[in-house]
Amino acid sequence: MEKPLTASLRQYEVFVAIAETLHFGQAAAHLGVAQPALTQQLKHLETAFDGALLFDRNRRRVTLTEFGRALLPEARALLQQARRVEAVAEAARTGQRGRIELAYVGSASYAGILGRLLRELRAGAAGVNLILRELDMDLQIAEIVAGRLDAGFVRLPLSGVPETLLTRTVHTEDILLAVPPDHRLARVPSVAMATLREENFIFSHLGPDMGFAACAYQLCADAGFAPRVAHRAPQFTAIVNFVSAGLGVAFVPTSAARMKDAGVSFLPIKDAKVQSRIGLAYLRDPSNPVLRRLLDTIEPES
Amino acid sequence: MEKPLTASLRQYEVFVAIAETLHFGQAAAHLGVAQPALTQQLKHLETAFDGALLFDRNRRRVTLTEFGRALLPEARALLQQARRVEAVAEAARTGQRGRIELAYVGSASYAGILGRLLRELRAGAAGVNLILRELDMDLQIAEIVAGRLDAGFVRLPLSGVPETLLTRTVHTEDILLAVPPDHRLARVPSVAMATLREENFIFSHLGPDMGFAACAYQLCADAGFAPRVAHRAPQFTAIVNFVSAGLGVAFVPTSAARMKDAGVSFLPIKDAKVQSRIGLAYLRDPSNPVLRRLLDTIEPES
DNA sequence: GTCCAGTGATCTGTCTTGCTTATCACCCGG
DNA sequence: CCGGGTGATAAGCAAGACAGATCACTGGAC
Repeated sequence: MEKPLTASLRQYEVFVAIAETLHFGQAAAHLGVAQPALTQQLKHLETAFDGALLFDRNRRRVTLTEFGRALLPEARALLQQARRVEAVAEAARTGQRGRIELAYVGSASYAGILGRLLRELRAGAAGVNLILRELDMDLQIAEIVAGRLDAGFVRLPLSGVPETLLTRTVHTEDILLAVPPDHRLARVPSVAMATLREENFIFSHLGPDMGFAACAYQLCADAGFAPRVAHRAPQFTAIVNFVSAGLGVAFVPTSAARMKDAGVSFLPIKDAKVQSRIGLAYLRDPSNPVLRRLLDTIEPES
Repeated sequence: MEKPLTASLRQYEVFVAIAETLHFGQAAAHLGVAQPALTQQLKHLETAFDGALLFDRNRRRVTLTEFGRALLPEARALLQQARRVEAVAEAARTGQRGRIELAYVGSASYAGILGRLLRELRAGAAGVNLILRELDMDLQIAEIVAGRLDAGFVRLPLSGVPETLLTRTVHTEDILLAVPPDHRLARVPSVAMATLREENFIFSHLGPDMGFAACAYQLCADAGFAPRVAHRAPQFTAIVNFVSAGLGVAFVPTSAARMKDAGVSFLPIKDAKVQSRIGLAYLRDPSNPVLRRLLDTIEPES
């Protein structure tokens, strides 16, 4: 057990104020209190130091003693640190400083949204310690619910998640149809959903009610058919590879169309009524101020 | 006017104690208070930060919030600085830290006493800022009385100085007689005062009642004669030079006999009853703790 | 489910602290 | 010698800190 501290911040504050003006009355005005308070506080401080005087008070002139002179820089440093703590507290409270742990699904990294958002997050908040990692959607949800992850970027929608898990859309993009080089649609400028009824589709592994797959199924449902799923693959890179190999066609988000892979064509869909949305998933009433600040930089939607 | 500090050291102390144990009861025991006090103080601290919580208290487990985690290192630094201030205060109070301004007469530097005393002063007190300069005795006294000098090494005795000026002997040495090479006494091993009645003497500038000159006059008076002063010189180096030139003989302290100058002989005086003393002169009840500490290292004499 | 041990929050009364106002004591310049 | 300026002192009051007792909630044992 360390020995208890014997003097208070207030006492050092008084000491430094008097040392700066060498005048009790002016120092009192500066601190916004009456003069007797200073006499008392200073006396308390001196008592804390075994009665060693900090000032020579000659009734007419106040001067620092050698003891006071030795103490002054340390006392100043203490006050400065005290102010610093409060400044840091303010920054931490408003999320301009602190730590946040985020994750993102692989396909979110194509969209360029990550860089933009995180740049915004750090704008004027250099003290933010950001831990970012790629993680699949289902694992993200588990980590967030368990409190081990602050938030994650996922493909919406979610389903079967606790009510306390909220999402907010941060990016929306069109869905394209990826077709192999030798496919009958490879050269057309765009395609209508109705013409795809008989195609073999490559879908992601995720179930039909979550993420990008849910949008893809919705597209087909809107067109009045259920897609024939010929293959499944975990990521869009794999899906596009499969398409390139001629195993079928696939829906992909616009951002995934950057991979001009072995002659795969990416066709706009004329009558698509749904888009793919990337959202940030997080627990309701987040306590992490950095996360709150991040949410504030996003328009409050969904 | 800086904005006032909103939180006290005590509150940070409580915060850090709880953060270290993550247990209110144990932290309270550690601080030597009852548990409710911690709840209160912590709440006050949180209120000071706009109500932002520092801990999640789940009744069963106490964990730092992200806000608390961000604040903890700064709060620790603050407490460390507070402890440092008190340590510095203790060191300054006991004279192990601080500033002291000393002076010495030229002849004190021969005696080697300066180095020894000041080495003792700095032993275990590396924080002492020592300002040292050579200064004539009369100027030293003026500076000390005016409060511009803490203390000075002079040749005793003093006279005609304020009662508040005290001295303490730090070194005592025999007085020798310096004689020119071609003097009738140049070859004798020692000399008796009675044989010097008719000599021409070289004395220092200072009056007959202060410093080394007072001792020299006393020697002669003890032998029953008043010295015939042929010349005066300000320092012992000059006096020995005069002796070397054959202008007369002179009394010098042993330490000044180091200058084996052009064949001057330094003879012990058989029946000398006085010695020359170097003393530290200072104002009574010194407020400078470093000076007090210096005085403590000297046996309280004179 | 029921109970129990553990733990933080709350309540209350007491003592301490910090501040204010009023006044005193002292120094110094005219 | 007197008056302005300044720090110290005194008294009173409001706020704060703390102890002790108690409450309220959690989570594990069975």
